[in-house]
Amino acid sequence: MGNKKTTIKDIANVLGITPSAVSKALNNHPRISEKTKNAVIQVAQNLNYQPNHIASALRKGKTNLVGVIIPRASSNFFSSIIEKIEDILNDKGYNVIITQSNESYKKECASIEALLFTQVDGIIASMANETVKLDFYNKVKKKGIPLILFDRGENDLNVDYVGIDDYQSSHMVINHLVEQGCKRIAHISGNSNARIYKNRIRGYIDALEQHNLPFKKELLIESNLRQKDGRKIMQQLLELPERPDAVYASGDYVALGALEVLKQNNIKVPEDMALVGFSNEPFSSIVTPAITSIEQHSEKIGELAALTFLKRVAAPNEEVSLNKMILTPELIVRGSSLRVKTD
Amino acid sequence: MGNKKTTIKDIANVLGITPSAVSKALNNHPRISEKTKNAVIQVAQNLNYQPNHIASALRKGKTNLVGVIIPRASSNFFSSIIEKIEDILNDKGYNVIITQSNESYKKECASIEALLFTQVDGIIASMANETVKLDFYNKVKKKGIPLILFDRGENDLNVDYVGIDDYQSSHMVINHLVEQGCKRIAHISGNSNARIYKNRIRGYIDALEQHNLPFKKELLIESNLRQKDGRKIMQQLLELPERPDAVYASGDYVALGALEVLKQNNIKVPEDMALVGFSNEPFSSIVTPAITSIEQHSEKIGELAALTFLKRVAAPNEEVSLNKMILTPELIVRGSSLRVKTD
DNA sequence: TACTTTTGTTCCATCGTTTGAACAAATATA
DNA sequence: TATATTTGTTCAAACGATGGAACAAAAGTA
Repeated sequence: MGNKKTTIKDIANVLGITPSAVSKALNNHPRISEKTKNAVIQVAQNLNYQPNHIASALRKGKTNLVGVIIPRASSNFFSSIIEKIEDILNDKGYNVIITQSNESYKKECASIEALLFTQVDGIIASMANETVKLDFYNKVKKKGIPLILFDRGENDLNVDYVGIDDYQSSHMVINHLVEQGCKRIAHISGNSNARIYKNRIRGYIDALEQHNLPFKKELLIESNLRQKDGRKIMQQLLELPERPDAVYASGDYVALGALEVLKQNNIKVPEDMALVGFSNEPFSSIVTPAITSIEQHSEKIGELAALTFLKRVAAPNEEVSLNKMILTPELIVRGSSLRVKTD
Repeated sequence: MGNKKTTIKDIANVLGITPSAVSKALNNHPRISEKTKNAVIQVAQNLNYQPNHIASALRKGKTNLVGVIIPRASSNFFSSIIEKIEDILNDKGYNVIITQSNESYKKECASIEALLFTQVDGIIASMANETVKLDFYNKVKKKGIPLILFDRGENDLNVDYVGIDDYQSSHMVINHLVEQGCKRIAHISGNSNARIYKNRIRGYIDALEQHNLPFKKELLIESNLRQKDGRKIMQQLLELPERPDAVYASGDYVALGALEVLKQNNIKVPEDMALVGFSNEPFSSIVTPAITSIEQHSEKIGELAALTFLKRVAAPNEEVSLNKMILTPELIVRGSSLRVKTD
């Protein structure tokens, strides 16, 4: 068999018309007759024609590729956001390139570089914990392609953003813990350079104040939020002269690590130590005790991010109004923090 | 500022040479003098030249994009494979497009379609549980681009494959359970159409025979391996007139579901019912009791898959020798199956 | 009938890079 | 010195699809 790929030209030859006419027929150009259009479609099918997307991208200056950068795919939060983004964008003829930064600034830069190299039509990203310098993201902005951040964003970048109200999240958690009778609430935070963790810290401190609880510096600990960080930090907390009676962790994995140490030390959860995580990862409901957590409505975040991208490509020149979309989170109360049995 | 992108032509104009010379200089063509090469690189830098990857892809018929299809990113097994694949391929100048099938045949077909449309240089995939028809994968083969399968593959496809020895895995599990004194061992399998589950079933049956244990049809149950499937099936197993005293599940999630039901029913694990999972997901070590599982060496799988791809693109015409790479798995014994305390 | 408008198509340049062939100049070989 | 080889570059044709301008034919209008 002639193993060459069929091109628009082959179709043209069969029908005795020009490639240009074929192209127009396939793109449903108004000036092409129905008769020709049908004939072209027929022949295209017969020859098993597959449009060369690369050629079209070169000519049109548009690849129909969208890059998505996430810190880790293994987190359910991110993977479900991606799923939603894919859903929506695939429908509109876009393909999604997913890359992971693994929370590393260096890897993130490499990802951006790679995506720009691939000439994606836009980037939807959540920043690595490590990332402080915004140079690479500014590079994206300078390229003039849409850049949408979610969850982990920076105000300074001045781009569209979708996320939850982190300040309020902390209030929800602290209010709940206080209701449960907790008085010395520790907070395991992420990198305080990142906006979201900064906001959660602010919320934590303000909420404590509202409840007339003192803020103790030694109960606020910054970390990388991995499971092993949780183990280490909980160890530390247990060694304090005055132990906390509750821990509000800014992630479920770090909370899980903390829980392990608590169990090892036979500390009763929630009676002796209440525990709250963040993100509502599936495992938080299956460990014992199940971990109270914050649900961030990831599908909604994914949806909004995708729709915002589409809006931007549709109207690239509406420079002014940035979209900052802030969703309201939800506290999912479970065994790890439920001291007061209400029945 | 003149917001046009710099092209090879601009560089040529500055230096008074032809675009062709510039292209060759940038590609380190041996016939271009060092002097010209340096000059070109210099000017390219000054003008902030970014090569147009699309144009080059069109001309060369190569996108330097590799598609990876996995059932779910949320499984640690798959996400760590991807991480490794990315590592290796990025190094070689490839970018990786990740897509999820969500275990759905339809979504998998759509993914393949999308990847072919994007004109990836190759596809590395693990099949969805649902997938039985191989038509779309055959389409990939017909395109002539490398196709490498891992974990979930099919012999009929006749392509490179990386995975573990599933037959042996079952032996390891059964041997271990028998050592622990189990006599009625149930097996929760995945879709028996898939090669890997078929092999595990074979291994299960043969191993039972080796130990002179009878194979009971009602103790072999096929499922989708989700957590909820585990709950349902364990419920069923408990209702049998003769309960099993051990369950070997072909996945950690399904094992977890089973464990939940066991705990609810106050059945002692491992004393009354031993439990073994598969894949060694991180959570298997953190639940109580920790679940015995099979470690599949995911990084190694990812590495081999990536290297095989590279080998194929390097020598596309070595038609004959397919690579079927079968790794030896490892049984990680934990509390859920450890009855005999050895100290 | 003469002229305008509409319709359907062809023509041709273009997107930016690559590559084999061609060619002149420089260098090596006999 | 004549001839062969090497070196450095230009030439020109791709890769496949696109879209505006041009153009002929058909249809509509006066």
